[in-house]
Amino acid sequence: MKALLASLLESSLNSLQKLCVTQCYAIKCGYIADVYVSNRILDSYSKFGFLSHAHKLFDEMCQRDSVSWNTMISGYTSCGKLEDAWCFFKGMRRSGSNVDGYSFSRLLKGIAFGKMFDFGQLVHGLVIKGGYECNVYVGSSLVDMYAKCERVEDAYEAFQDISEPNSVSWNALIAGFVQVRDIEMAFWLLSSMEMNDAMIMDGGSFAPLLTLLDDPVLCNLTKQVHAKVLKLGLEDEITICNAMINSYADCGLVLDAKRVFDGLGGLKDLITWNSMLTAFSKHELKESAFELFIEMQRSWIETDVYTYTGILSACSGEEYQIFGESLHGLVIKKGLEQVTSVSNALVSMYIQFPTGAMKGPLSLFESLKSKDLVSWNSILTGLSQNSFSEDAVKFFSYLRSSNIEVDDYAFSAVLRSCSDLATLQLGQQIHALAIKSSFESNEFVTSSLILMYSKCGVIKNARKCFEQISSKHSSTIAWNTMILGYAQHGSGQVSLDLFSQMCNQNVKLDHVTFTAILTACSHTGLVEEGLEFLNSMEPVYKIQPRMEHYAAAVDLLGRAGLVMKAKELIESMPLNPDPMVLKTFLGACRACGEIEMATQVANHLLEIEPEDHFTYVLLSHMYSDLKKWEKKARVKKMMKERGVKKVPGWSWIEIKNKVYTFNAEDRSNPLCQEIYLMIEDLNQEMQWLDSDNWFDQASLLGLNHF
DNA sequence: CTAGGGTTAG
Repeated sequence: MKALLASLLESSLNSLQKLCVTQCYAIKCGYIADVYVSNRILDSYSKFGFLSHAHKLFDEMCQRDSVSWNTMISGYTSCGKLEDAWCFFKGMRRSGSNVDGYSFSRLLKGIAFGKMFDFGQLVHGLVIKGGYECNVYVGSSLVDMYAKCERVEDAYEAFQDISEPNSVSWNALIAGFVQVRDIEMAFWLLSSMEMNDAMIMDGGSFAPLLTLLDDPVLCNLTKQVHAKVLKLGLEDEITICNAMINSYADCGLVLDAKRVFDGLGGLKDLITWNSMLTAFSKHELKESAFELFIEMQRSWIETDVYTYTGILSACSGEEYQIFGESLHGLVIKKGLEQVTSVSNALVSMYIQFPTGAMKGPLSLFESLKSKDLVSWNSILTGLSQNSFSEDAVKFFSYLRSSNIEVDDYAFSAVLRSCSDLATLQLGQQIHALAIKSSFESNEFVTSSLILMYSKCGVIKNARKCFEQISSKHSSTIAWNTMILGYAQHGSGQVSLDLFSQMCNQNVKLDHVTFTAILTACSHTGLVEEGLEFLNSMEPVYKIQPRMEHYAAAVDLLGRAGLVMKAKELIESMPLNPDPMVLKTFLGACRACGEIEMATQVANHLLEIEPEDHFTYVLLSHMYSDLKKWEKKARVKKMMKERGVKKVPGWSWIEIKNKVYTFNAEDRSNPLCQEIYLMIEDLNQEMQWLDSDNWFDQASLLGLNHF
């Protein structure tokens, strides 16, 4: 009989047909009355998710034992239908079949998956009533359930109730503390487990723990765990290796990640490949990511949604646009375009291409049937990043009016648009909303708030937001934004003070910190200090200077009139100066009246960036200053021939919910006479200030640090 | 027929 069933189950028919045939055969031969036979068919139905068939068979069975009931409970919990599972659980008790350890562990697994803490407590009560709390299977399920609900104390109590906990119980408990990011407790449990000779440690003990080691400051810990893993001979445990690849990558040690990857040889599974792929993508090692992706194709490694989200996130920047588009084709071919995560990855890829229009991303987004929070936020971020600021604000209010969840990402993005719009009232309204939704202390939201208030000229409020951050030692971006805010307000000394506080409090510095601090020096004329910062970046702070740092330093020297020093700096740069550096230098040449050098640099710039209006406009102004009208006319003509247009600068001010825009010499406003009179008054006042010495100026402006 | 563990997009 067993042989018959086995051969039927192995037939070449697809599984549902196979099971139906098996069932018919069993009925025909009268085997169906055998509980063992029925249970086996029942189990197959529920394993493949054919629950209506299972249910029907269950109803038709003339005899049911606890295995039959438990099978039904498993079937329903494993597809998330907890209510149905619960009905069977209750039915089981009513029918006189005793619920047992199997029933509880299955039910609890479903509860853990759904993180239904209250339900879990109720079942825990029943477990105690039935006397199962010391059963290692039930107990471990309880630990897991509380762990998944992030109730680690309850998990710990449940763990202590188990009479003889095994490694699964330990692992479930460790995973619980990992889930709430309690590194210390997780490590303490791991070492307690290690001291317990009866416990065999495996992937389940180490892999979850490694997911916590995701920051460069923890890289030594990662290495130590790696050493321990080798010592225990667990280097072939695939889950550990996969987690290790991710840890090393998140700690910034991609090469170590690659070493683990290579060390696996033929033991690699799909998660291994995906993890390595994502590691390369995260570190902008696009070529390596593509090589790996192609190797996967060549070696006939199956690909899945993770593979595509991984490789799609490697496609940033102009030169990868063509690859990104090809991958989009592949995604369509594989039928993955409607998978939310893949579509989200496509959207975020498209929004950062230099041709950054929102048309493509928006149509992708609109055709996506199941949108999640990331989908909405990606579009919002896209609008914000591509300077569609008004649309970003509109989109944000649409989200709110449609009752779509608005989270910290959304707040951060829309506040950035408020900064770009420099509309204080709107920014304040959104600030109020952020407070109401308790996102105001989030690092990213706070930074956007600081930026918004700085841009709107209310540096005091920016400072207030900054002061309210709970864990200042870990929020580099908030410090950077605050330093930059003061720098742009001309309070360079405050920026420098913040910088030393940052160092004293061991806040992590990054390349943006130095851009901010160099800007501060340049806006305050602190030449020596600025150069000192630039020169110490690499040797002292271990941060490689980037193009923007050199640009800032050139600006610093240019503003101080040290154009030759700026030239020397550019010549000594280890990188080839990019257009930004050259444009800054050009500005410095003009300001210092270095016509020859300006002309040279300008000619070079006109060659490499003929479409940018900056160089033409600057040359034109310079020739005006020098009254060289012919040369000015030549520049204007060149612009016209090449179709380059000057982008006029606009200013705007928000008064009582209305935004007034104007540009230079604008007389279109009906109140323009009054406005110009006021400007004259202000000018006079400024001249009066100018006649005093600068100490008095500083004190009038409230800059007491001078 | 029971329990734990590794990869994704903003």
